[in-house]
Amino acid sequence: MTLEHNLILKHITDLLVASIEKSFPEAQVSRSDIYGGITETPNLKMGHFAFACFPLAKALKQAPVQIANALKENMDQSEAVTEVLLQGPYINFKLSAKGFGDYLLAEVISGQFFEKELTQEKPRTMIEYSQPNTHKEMHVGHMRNLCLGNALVNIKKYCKQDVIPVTYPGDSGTHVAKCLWYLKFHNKEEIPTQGKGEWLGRIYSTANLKLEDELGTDKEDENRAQLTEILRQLHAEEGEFFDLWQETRKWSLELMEKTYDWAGVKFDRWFFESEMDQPSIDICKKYYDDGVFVKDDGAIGMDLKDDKLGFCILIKSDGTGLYATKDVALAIKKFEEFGVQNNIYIVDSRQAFHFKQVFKVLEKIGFEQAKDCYHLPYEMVELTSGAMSSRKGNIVALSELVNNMESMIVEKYLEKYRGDWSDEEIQSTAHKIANGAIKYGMVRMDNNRKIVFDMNEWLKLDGETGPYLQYVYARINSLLEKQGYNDKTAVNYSVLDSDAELALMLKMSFFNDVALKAHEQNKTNLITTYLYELGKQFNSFYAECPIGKAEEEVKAARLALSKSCAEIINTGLSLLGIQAPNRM
RNA sequence: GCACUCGUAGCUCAGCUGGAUAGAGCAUCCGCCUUCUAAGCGGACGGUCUCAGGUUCGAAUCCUGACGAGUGCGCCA
Repeated sequence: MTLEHNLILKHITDLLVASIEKSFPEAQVSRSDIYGGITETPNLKMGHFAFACFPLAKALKQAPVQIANALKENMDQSEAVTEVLLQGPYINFKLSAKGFGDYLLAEVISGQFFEKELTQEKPRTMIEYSQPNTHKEMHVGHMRNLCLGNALVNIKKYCKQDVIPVTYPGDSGTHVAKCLWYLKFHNKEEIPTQGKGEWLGRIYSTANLKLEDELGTDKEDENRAQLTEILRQLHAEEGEFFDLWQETRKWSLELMEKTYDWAGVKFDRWFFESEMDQPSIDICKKYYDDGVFVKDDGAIGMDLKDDKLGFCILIKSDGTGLYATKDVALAIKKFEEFGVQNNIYIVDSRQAFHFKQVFKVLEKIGFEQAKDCYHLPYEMVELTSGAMSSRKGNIVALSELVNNMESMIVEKYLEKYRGDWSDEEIQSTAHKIANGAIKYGMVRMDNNRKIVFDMNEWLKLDGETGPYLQYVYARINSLLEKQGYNDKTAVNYSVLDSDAELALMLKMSFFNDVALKAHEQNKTNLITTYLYELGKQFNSFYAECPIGKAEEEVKAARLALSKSCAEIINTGLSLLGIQAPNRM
């Protein structure tokens, strides 16, 4: 059942329902349809909130326009509603400033607005995101996954969902072997004391290029033999390469920790590919012995051709497992270890087929929760020159983007505060702004739209960006301070009745509805679009409505309105994992 | 070949569980700092929503087909 958390919509629903009961006593109309049917009008001149009568036409057996007329006719008076306007089949409500004040601003100021129960459903949900490989360098492509996952976790938690964020680093496999191979047999560089993870990532790239270069030469056989031996040792968990793996793996994990720190991301559990290797093979062997899996062309797997998913190989001819093998085992482990009811994977859209296979295999082996596994796909980040590949080395490292952006921000915007602000504040502010620009940029687009990364474009910080919103927040802070905002001052909200003020409150009133929708649809861009519109609305208000010069009563109300707006922007940005600096 | 995704203004994108005149940003042009941060505000310019059918009182939105772009389809992860 829909929870009527929005007091304004609830009030309008009350009015509509009462009128329906009066106008059509015999009608059966569900209250939640009314509540859910109230929207923003396309244009302020038409009113603030709109209710379209089309859906009622069938139940009431009348034309929408007639229904609208009848409902308006029998509508009760309300202090919160100044006007009920008819526009054909639409009933539009104009809210009074007092209505907005009582039903919205009071709650925002008290903080209650952000503590609401938005939905009844609260399944324990595991969200797996960020599956970086060790021994490779993280690049801007990984940031989309990280920002998207983090934002969705925050949004769901805001909606009071029981979320368990987990990461699944790839710390085993051939890419590791290649890296160790180069390190042992060909590396001439000294291992740095700082930035070992980054350095290792570059070694991996070099290794790959060398191996590819030597394909078809007399070195090929020797290389392959060496790689096989490395993989054997890693599998057997013994020998010098196993030791080298343990040491180098740490370097990469330290880098990951650093990256997650930078992003402000925390995971409740780190699942490692290496911990799934052997158990996953054991599980699959058991299903083979039981006759559930079959052997085909030397490999063991499951025939999914009836489901148009081909044949899913789970144990290779050489007895080792694959990506799918580990994912089958990991899915079971997730439900067992955490008792989750939902299992979401945030992985790029190229893996869609893989997950269809894995979920189908789980279903066919009788794992009931297979139906609760869900792959959330997103499109890749590419460079203007094409797809990024750490294998080929054509990447934009995260550190490169961050450094460029932070120094640009200091140079262009913050240098003027040097001396006035501490160096630490300048640095931390630059960090927050760069962080905000990157995160906002990564989550503002629809998940299945490709992002083409262009450094110059990302360094422009105007228009619809994170910093635009951070700026709004900083400006409000400065305003509140200079004009002496005090949350204990009694406020008469009814003076906030100019178009700019009403429009701003109207926009603000939808925050929780947008957050809930973003959670239900897993769409972070609903939040960015909303916040940007809110920010613009505030800037219009800021330009049109003077505060310092206004008379006391108006000033107090406008300050309260500004404060409320800042709270919503700050909370909204926090859902995206973005911190708003107090000044900038 | 089959499957999935995308195709909206010069460029980058919202809008897509059908509904009120298709919205932003960037770029271009014109205004606004002796008044609360100009990373800002206001305005102008700019669109046969790829095309063709269909469903409907009503389609950018749903269905079918075509065209164009991307991705994936048994021993990589």
